[in-house]
Amino acid sequence: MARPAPSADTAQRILDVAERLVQTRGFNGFSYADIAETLRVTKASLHYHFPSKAVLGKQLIERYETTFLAALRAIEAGSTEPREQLKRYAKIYADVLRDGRMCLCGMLASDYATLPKPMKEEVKHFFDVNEQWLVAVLERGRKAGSLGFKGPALDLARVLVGSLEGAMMLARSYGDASRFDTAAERLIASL
Amino acid sequence: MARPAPSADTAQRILDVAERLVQTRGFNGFSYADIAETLRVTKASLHYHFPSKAVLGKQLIERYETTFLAALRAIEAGSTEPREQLKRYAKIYADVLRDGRMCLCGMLASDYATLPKPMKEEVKHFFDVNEQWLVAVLERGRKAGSLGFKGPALDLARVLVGSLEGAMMLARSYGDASRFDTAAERLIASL
DNA sequence: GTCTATAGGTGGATAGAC
DNA sequence: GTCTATCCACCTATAGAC
Repeated sequence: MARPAPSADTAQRILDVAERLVQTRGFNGFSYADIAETLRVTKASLHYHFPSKAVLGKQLIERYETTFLAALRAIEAGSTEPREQLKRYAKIYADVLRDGRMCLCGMLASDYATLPKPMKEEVKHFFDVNEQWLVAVLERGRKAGSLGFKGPALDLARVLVGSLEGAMMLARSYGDASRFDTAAERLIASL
Repeated sequence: MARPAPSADTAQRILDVAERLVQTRGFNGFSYADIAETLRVTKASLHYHFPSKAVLGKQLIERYETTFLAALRAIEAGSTEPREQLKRYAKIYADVLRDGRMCLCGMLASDYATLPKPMKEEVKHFFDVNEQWLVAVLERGRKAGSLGFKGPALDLARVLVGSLEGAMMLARSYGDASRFDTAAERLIASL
């Protein structure tokens, strides 16, 4: 007790570095050696904390989803207006992109065919949670009359998630984050 | 002349196999060994036709873009109605997805950070061409009054490309191509 | 144009000392 | 919990015979 704030524990720092690597290079585009070099430890040390890359990857998604859910709760706390909530949802993506990253699960969706099965399940769960959150926001907006759209909210939620992920991917290729903003604004303005 | 149809020449068959591998596993998710095994030749033989993976990758995109452009011309020949042309544009993606693949350049956009520079330029060019084609269709539809949208057609074209790519990515993760169809229909119906 | 053989490097992962 | 040392599989790529 009353100790100076401990530096983040090693496992967390490993996850931090691995997360950024997956978000920029994909799951097949980085190695334990990359993490080891950044943290200046040996590969063997990493295997102590995460016995296999599959385990590391799974924990990466679990932590990412937890953080993401916290951001969604923060949105709910910050505004109750559905359209504003959608804008803030899109801003999560925009902030990640401006930090030079892609959505972790967007990257993993691209790598999907090569992922260990446990990671596949976690990736889908992440998107399921996103869809569910968006459905709730969309339904509230429709009932309140502040959002206008036809058909199942779930279909629209899926369009939104896919469109934001895709817009992010293209914006990065062009090195132009404003491409994402323009796309996100259009998508939300159409509701 | 009058010979039996020759089997596709070796370079083309290599490109065929490599194309499918990139479309399913990504550029970092396959190796010369994978191609060699499928075609039952040696890796050394592949290097005779494509000295490096970077060269193979670049030619892959060039051929893909050529094929894609031919499909766009076929759309123009098949219908002059802008909304119908958009539906057929989306159907190109849907057909690729039902063949168990992703868009080649969608996959490469995910791998973007790890690509050799020549491949990066080709990927962007592919998307540029897609945007330009869509802009022309959208502008015609707007002038004819059959499509309704506000703002620059280029912005909308970019939304469409990104959204279709993203929808494709998610649909594959869930192993459900109909997710793509639903998204594409919504996107086009909103115009 | 395809082969065998191999170079030279990196991948994930483990054993065992400290 | 981190290290050294190592394993073995795989990677891209090349030399040179056929």
